[in-house]
Amino acid sequence: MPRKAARKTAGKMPDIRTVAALAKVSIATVSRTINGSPLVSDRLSKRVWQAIKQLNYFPNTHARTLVSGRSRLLGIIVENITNPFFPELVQSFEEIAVKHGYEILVSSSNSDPEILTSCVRRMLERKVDGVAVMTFGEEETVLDQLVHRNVPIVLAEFKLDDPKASTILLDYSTGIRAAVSHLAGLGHRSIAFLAGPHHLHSAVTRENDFRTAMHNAGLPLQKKWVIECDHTLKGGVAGFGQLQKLTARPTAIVCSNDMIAIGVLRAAYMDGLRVPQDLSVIGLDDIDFAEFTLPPLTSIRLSRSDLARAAFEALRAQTEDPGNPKMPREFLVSTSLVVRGSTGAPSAGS
Amino acid sequence: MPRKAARKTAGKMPDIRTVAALAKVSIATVSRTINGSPLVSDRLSKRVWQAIKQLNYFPNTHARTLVSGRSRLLGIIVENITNPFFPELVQSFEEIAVKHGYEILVSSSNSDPEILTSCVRRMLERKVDGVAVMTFGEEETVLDQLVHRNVPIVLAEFKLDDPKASTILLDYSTGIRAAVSHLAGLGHRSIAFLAGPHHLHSAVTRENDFRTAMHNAGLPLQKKWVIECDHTLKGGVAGFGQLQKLTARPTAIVCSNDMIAIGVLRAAYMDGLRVPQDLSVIGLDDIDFAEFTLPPLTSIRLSRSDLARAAFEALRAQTEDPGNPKMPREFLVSTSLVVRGSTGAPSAGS
DNA sequence: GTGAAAGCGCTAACAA
DNA sequence: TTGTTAGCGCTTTCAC
Repeated sequence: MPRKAARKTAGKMPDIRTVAALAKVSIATVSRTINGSPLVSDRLSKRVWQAIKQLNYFPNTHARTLVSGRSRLLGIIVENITNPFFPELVQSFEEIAVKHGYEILVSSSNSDPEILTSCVRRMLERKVDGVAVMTFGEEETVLDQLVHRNVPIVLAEFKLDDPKASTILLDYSTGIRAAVSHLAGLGHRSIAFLAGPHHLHSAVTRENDFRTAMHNAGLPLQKKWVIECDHTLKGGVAGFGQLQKLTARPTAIVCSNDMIAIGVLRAAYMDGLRVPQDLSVIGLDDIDFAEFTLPPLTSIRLSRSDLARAAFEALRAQTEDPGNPKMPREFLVSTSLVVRGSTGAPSAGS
Repeated sequence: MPRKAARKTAGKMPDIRTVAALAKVSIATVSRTINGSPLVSDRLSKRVWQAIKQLNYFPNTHARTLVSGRSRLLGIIVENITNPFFPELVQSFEEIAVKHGYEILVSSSNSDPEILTSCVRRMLERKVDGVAVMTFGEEETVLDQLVHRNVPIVLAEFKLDDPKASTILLDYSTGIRAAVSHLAGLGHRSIAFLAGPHHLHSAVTRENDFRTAMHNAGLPLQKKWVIECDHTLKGGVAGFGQLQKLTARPTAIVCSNDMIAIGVLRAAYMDGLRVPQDLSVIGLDDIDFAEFTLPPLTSIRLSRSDLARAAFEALRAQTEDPGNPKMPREFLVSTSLVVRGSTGAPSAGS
């Protein structure tokens, strides 16, 4: 009996039967007590809790999941964990989830559809109760698997035509409009935009919102001043490099995210440009780091906690009240401008 | 029959029986096939795999865990996910784990023993096969729970007297010694140290290693030049502030981690000090960001992937070959200096 | 080689 | 109110 022996040496691991025996009740009563069923008398409930304490017992979640069909596990898939935006988002999401008795499974897709597929599959294997796909609009086709398996899902900026899927809409335009008028008010007329990769839905939206904002502000926008780059520090360095090759250069740059903006700050410094005197820079996300760049970065804030909360609520709505057709299927998260030191009036020479 | 009905509407979710039926074999054969048992004939194996593909079936991990006692889940507890060092570590750990068929559960303790306790408990509930405690030497008492439950555990810089526990030793001294001689070579004699909080074992070790390095280099160390601060950007700002209040100021600062160093960079800039002309700064960790600070940060590199790999191997050794007394119980991860732009010769006036 | 059957620890009918 | 019992989906003896 190798198994028995192993368990014997392991010693503890009390199970529901151990508790029942100690409390002198049936295992059903133990189960009811733990799950807060109102049908248990105070007398027995007390005995059970005491036994639980005494044994330092806790239920086996796998057994629970197996019989109840619910794992109290939530998946969250982010694009790239090395962008500080995402850890911050994950942390918020975890906090909320744990507070509600859920555990989370985190994966990053690294913008690779194959990795995304494997993440989804692994989450399905673990029987997650729902998945938040925070990849901001890339390769959502893989998600068919989730939808087919009837798992609640919430996407950032991407609509899936399925009753189990909800969407978080990001209102970038408010923040971007504020950024453009902030710059315009400072006297800038030549503003460039370092866009994110076009395969990202969010990057395209941000770019379009920028174009609209410029248009509405009556500001001309040169074709060459909109450059596609990666949402990374290196992307920012590269994008800035391209801008510098131009003969007509902008006096301000709005970036599709903070990482690009920080890359620009770095590259501008290397080129001997002073920010904000020679060049104003605005990021988007307002990651914690933005406050500590040199100079502190003016940024369009996208609240991680708002986003995390929306994602959790969306999932919970689908999970805990499934089939309710009046469940909200769309959530909105807004943006706003945070002005710091990286923006200022353009110098006379510009 | 509410449950039946629910399953009916859910539609799919083929189980091992479905596969067995389609392949016209017993469920035992399906199980064997999936688990790569050599006792299955090619003929049947082929039939089974085909049925699996056709149904897009995959096993229920909870059922597997319940019967086998192994969850293929690994926990990792970090101190603070907003320090970029940790996401980078987690990512490495996840990569390795997933490659070996494990999933990971992440939690941050935020240096709060209560949170740590709840993390440990939740991980125990999920029946993790092992836990990597990457909090670098704080409040390890809570971990008794893990040890008592006989769960393999690996700690950074903390030894637990238990056969299930292993330790990763960090060799800071190599890197710190290199940092000090780098500065000495540049002509610095007045070097300060912004230490981490003393409740962290790692912070104390780093500080001691610094003292030793200074001593060995024949450099005097003023009492007031060693200041305890948080391992955060704000901590760095505050620590620098204290240093500035002194009449005798150092020409170089070595910091207990990169976050402190980046805070110093920021505060120095605000005070009008130029780095490295007026002040040299060295960090520790070498987070990805270090390359992109202004100026780029000279830092003592602590490889996340080395650390992650050591942690995984330690856990795996305990998990997959338990009871083997010759299993290595200690792992060593080293550090090295990466020189960038934040260090230079002190200016004449200093 | 293959299959039948006994649980893993728990929840939820159903009985009492 | 409480207890008894039938599984949840799988692995793993044990027979064949």
